[in-house]
Amino acid sequence: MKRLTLEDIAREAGVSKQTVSRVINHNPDVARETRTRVQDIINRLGYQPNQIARSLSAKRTRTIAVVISKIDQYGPRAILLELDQQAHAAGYRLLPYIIHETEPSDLDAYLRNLLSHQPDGVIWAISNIGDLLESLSPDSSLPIPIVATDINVSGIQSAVAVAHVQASQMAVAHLIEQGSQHVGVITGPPNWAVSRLRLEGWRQGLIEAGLPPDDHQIVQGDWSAQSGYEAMTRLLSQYPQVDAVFASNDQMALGVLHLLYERGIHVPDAMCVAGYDDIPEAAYFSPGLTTIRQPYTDICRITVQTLVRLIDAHNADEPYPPIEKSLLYPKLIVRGSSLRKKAGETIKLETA
Amino acid sequence: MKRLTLEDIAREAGVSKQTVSRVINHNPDVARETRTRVQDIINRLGYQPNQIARSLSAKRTRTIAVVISKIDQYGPRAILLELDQQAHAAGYRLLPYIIHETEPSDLDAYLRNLLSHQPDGVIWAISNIGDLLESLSPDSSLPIPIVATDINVSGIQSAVAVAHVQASQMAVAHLIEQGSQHVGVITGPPNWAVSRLRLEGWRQGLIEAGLPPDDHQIVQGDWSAQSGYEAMTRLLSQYPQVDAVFASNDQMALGVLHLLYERGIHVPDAMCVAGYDDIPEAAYFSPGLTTIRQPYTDICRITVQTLVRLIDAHNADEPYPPIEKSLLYPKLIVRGSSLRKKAGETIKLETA
DNA sequence: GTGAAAGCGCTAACAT
DNA sequence: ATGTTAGCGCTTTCAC
Repeated sequence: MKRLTLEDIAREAGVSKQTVSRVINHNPDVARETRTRVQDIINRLGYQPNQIARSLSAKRTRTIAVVISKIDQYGPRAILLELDQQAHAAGYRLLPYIIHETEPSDLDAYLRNLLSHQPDGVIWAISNIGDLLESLSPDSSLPIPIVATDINVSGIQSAVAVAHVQASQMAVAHLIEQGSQHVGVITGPPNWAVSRLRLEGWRQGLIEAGLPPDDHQIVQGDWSAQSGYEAMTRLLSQYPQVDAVFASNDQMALGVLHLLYERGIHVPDAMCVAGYDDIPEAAYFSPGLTTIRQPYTDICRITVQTLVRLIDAHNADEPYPPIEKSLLYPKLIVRGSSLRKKAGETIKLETA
Repeated sequence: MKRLTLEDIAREAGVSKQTVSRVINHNPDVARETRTRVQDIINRLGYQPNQIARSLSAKRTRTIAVVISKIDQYGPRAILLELDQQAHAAGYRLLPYIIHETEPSDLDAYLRNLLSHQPDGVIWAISNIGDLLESLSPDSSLPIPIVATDINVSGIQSAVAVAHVQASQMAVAHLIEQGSQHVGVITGPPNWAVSRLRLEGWRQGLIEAGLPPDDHQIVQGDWSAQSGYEAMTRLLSQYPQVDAVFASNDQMALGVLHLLYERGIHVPDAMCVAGYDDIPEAAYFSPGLTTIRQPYTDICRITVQTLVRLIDAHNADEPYPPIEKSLLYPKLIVRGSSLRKKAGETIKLETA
C-alpha cells in the first residue's frame, strides 16, 4: 500500500500541488469550487499530509518537548496528562522526555538531542535536576522558547508560581489548631525544589504558632510509601513526643498511616497526619487523608498558553513578550486523618 | 543563533556533505584520518543532525507510536514507562497517543493522523477500545507493523499473553483457602478486556471450589477507589453473607478497605480482601493488600523486541517473521488483608 | 575513499 | 485564483 502524496491528490483533481497545499492549510486564496473539489478527493482517498515533510519545509513541527521525571509520582504524571490535553487544545503535540534515572550524565548533550527533533518550544517540568541547568554555558542558550511549570529554575522563566510555602504552612497551622503540639515533618529528597519549599512552610507554620522548629523533628523520605513508613519509624524514635506529622506527599503519608496502623497508634486521636497532593486515592486511605490539593489544570493551562505565545512571537520574529507570573494557591482538604473528635479532651492552642 | 547543518561541518572540515553524513552514520567507507578530523569538529561545535530532515530523507523516523489510555491508571502508566525504557534501549523514541476520552469518535481518522507522523511501528497498548478496531476496513490495513501489548484485539497480533484468568482464579482460591465461603467480586468496566478475564477467573475459582457463582455476588466499578467504595456498599446490601472480596484492581480494593474501616468491619477476620496489580502503595494499605503482581517489564520487553524485529523485516522488504507468543504468569502476593490469624474458629458471616 | 547529483514531500516566494 | 520555481537538511544512488 503506497502512501498518498500531495502530487497524487493534485493529479486526481487536475490542479497543481500548490493548490492542494493551499486547501490543506486553509489558505483563503482558493476558489470555492476548487476547494470543495479538492477537499472531496482528499476525504475520499483519506489523504493525510506527511508531517515530517511539512515540518522540514515549514520549519516548524507543532511539537512541544516536555522534560519530566518518571511519571510514577503523582505530580509529574498529573502534569504530563494536563499538558498533553492543553497542548492538543492549542494544536500542538507533546514530545515527552522522561528522565528515568536521577540525572542525565551530560545535560548539554541531552538538550542537543532534544533540540535535534526540532520542537517549537520546550516545557521544563522537572524540578530535581534544575541545578544542572546552570552547567549550560550561557551563550548556548536555546534557539527556541522555553518555560518551566511551577518551578524556579535558574535561567528558565516560569509563568506560574504555586504558593507551596503558604500551603504547607496552612496545613501545619491546621494540625496545631487540632491540638497538636509536636509536629514532625517528612521531607522529600532535598534536590527537589518542592521539597525545600514544603519544609520551609512547615518551619514557618511552627514559628507562627510560637513553637520553635528543631532538626530532630525532621526526617527525609524519597516520595515513596515505603520511605514514608521508614521515615516515620525513625521519627518516632528520635522524637517520641510527636503527635502530628506533615508528610510532603500523599504516598509517604500512606506509609505513615500504615506504620501507625501496625503499632496501634490511633489516627487522629494519638497522631494527626497530613499529606500533600490530594491524589485521587487520598480520600480512601483509612482514615481519609488531610492534604493539599494543587491546581494542576491551571498550572498547565497557563504554562502552555504562555509558551504558545512565545512560539508565535518567535515565528513572527518579534521580541518575546514579557512573562507575567500568576500566583496560584493550593487548597487545604481536611479529612479524618487530622480531625480530632470535638468531644475529646484534646488541647487546643489557638483557633483560626 | 543559527543552527548548524551538515554543510557547515563539511565546509569547516574541507570535505563534502556526504563524507560528514557517512561519519555520522558510521559508514565504514571513510578514511580513519578523515573520520577523526570530522568527528572532532562535530564534537567541538556540538553539531546534531536535524532529525526531521534525516527522517524525510531516510524514510524512517526511529519512532514508535503507542496508543494508550489515560495514565492515571497504574497499568497503562507502568506499561508506558516500561515501553519508554525498552524503546530507548532499542534506539527508538516513543510517540505516545494518550486517549483522554473513552473513545475517539473516528478511529480511522485518528489512526491516519497517527500515521501522518510516520512512525516506524505502532504498539497498541489500550484494551478498552479494541472493538472499535474492527471498524477499520480490512483492506486499509496499516502500512507499518503493529503489535499489541498483552491484549487480544481482533486484527492485531500480540507477542505476549498474560494468564489473567489463572491469576484471578489463584487469588480466589487463596481467599477460599483462608476460610472464606462467600466471595464477592468487583469488576472493572466490561468494555475492558482485562475486566472480563478477571471476572472469569473469579468464576472459575468458585466453581473449582464447588461454590456455584451467582450474579448477585458481582458488582461493577470503574477502576477508581471511589467506585470500589460504592461497589462494596452495594455488594454488602445485595449479598450480606459476603466474607471475602476480589477487586479487579488495587485502587478499587482501597475503596473497599475504606468502607470496611468506616463500618468497623475487621479485615481480614470478618472480610478478606484481594486486589490486582500490586501497585507500589498496596503493601502500605491498612492492612497491606493481598494482590496479583503483573510482569510489566517482561510484557514490554518482549513487545518492543518483537516490534523492532517486524520493523527490521519491513525495512528490508522481507516478509514479517511469525510472532511467537509468550505466556506470562502473574504472581500472587499475600499480605495482611487476606491472612486470617487462625484457620477454623473465626468465620464470621456478617456484620453490616 | 570521496564527491556530485537527485530527490524525500512539502511550503514559500514569486510569478501569471 | 492558480501555477512555477526553489529550496528545507538530509540520505541515496552512482560516478570517479
